[in-house]
Amino acid sequence: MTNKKELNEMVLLKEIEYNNKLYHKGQPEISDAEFDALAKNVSEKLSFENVAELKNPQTHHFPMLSLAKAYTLEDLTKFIKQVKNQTDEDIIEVVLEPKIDGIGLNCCYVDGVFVSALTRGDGVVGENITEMIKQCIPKYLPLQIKDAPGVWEVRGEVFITHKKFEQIRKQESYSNSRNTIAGCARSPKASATHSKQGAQLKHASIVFYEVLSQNWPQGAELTTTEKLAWLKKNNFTANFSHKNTVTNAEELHHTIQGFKNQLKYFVCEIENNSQGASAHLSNIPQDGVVVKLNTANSKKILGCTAKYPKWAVAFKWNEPGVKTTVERISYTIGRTGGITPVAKIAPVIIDGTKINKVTLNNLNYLKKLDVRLKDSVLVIKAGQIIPQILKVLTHERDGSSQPVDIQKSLLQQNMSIAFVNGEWVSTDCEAIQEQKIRHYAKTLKIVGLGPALIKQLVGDGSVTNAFDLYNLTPDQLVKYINIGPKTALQVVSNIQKTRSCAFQKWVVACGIPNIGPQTAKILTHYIPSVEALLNFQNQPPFDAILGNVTTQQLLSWVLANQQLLENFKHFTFTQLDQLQSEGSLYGYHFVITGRFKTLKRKQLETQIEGLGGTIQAKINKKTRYLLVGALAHSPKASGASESKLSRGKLLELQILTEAETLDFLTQKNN
DNA sequence: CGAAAATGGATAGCTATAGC
DNA sequence: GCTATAGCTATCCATTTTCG
Repeated sequence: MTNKKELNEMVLLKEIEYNNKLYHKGQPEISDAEFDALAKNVSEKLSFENVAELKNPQTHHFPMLSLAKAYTLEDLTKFIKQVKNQTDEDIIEVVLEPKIDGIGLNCCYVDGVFVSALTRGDGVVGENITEMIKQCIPKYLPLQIKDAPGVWEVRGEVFITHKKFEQIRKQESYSNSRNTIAGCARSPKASATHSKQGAQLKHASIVFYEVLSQNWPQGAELTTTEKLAWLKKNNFTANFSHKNTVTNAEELHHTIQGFKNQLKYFVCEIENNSQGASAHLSNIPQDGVVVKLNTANSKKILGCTAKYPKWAVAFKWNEPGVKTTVERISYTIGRTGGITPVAKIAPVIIDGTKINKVTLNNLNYLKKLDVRLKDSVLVIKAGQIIPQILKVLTHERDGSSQPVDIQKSLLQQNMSIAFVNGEWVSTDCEAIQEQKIRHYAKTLKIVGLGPALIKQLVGDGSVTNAFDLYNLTPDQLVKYINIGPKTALQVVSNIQKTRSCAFQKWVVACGIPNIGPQTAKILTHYIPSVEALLNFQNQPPFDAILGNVTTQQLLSWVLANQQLLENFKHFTFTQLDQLQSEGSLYGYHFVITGRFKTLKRKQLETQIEGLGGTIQAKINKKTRYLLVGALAHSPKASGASESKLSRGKLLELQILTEAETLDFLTQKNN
């Protein structure tokens, strides 16, 4: 998988290309110095690789998907359950193959004649590396296949054996064999017979595992084992395989373990039939086992998601994650009184950042994960940012280990709690009040009113609800720690400004359960004022619009906050412009990722919404445009989100860089 | 005037609720 | 069953203001 840094650099490249074009047209948008700074951020190596990628893109005839990954028995259980659900089969035929760690290769044949070899690329478009493969490792590549009318694709993995990699490593410093292969195969120099890359590529081998076609001789697709046999018959080196039948996940897990233990004894004919040389499988880089269903019919029924075939899973030997221990479990309180457990772990460094705490989401999650004090755990950074416990290493526990007694644990930390509707909630009014004010300040963007000040204000009783904020004076505020005269004035001024904010935003700021920006938009359409909200109990039933639960929660919130609402009655809230449907972007959905150079994210959102467009937090099928800011947040962390970029690419969204976005908005404004 | 503190913004994933 | 919204979480860094 491409890492985040690389993706970010790819976006930078696009920016550079764009600015380069403008420069040659004589209409540069940025100064030469800025352009140089931009270019400096892209490593030489990457820009080189990307230029190479842009030179020979080619579309696969059948999408080249990646595989869903599994690490545990539980993961396998999910897989088996899905298979059983959809196929109605109790006895499942599976085929196991070593998961070779190299680069995917897709060889295309037309009417039985070899035409091209592509890398996997993003699964839809790969890079044409036909010449490199033909010149450097032709012995693995049959130039003809029999009885194959039309388009056929044969797929395999290009890799270097451990032994050969050690030899190469003596001369050149490559970090691992997979990257070596990827780098050499894509290098434009590889085709020159005497180049360094070409020489190294000659050490590579290929093992094949798949053949695809729409013109099967008997009209029906072959089974997995038949495909492997077909490959052999047509002089491809087929992957080593083992067929078995299983009835449940435990049996599959057992089969996999057996397969793993046996692997070192097996020999694979990697030097192709003509030479007869072979290698122990243990000499081939591999990181797991691929489990495939055997029958073509089952595969057809299960089909594929956008990312993976549902009829296969890659069981990996090594789980990702860094091992550490749980030192303490503490709790935070939300504005609804909800309790979130947090695990304090022995600090570990992942991707260059130090991780101290990991969220456990909620009390049920804590119970289900059954993480205990002193437990060894595997920690990862989800999306390379948010720490997450991937797995508890239960086998490393000693006999004294006990599950966390949630009630006892909460009381030990002096928390006031109550058991409501089957779960523990906080009854700590001050803590909840603090969170409510924080939410209010954050939603209305009251600059200067942050957590530290709020804690003090709530702590000494100066503020018990949102309305109290409006009675604060600068003189009063300077008494608090870290508040000087300047801040005091700003905070008070910023609070007062919100007297005339959009009513819709204010409703969100109130923190009514389940009412966020979207729901508030709908609600305020029917209830456009504080007075209307006060009279809410007299309104026609809202169940159909907001749902039963939300309506009930709204009703009890209104009843519990009569006085607060009375106080706000005389504020002059404004209504958001209702005429957005006339805007030129009406009906289009946008997702923004990364940081923009020329304008704040908020400003960009406002502009798009002003033109009638809709801003979404995450990509879904309504999304039309993905706007990518390339400006890094810091040298270490990049700007754009990897998941958004890859998903955006997969769904074929319009992906616009900052410069393209600005262009686009200018056009739409006219 | 330099150090310290506070704040804001970006990011993914989990769970519950709701709607189709 | 799938998709979306809401409401939580931790960490990083840049920016701004206050402290000493």
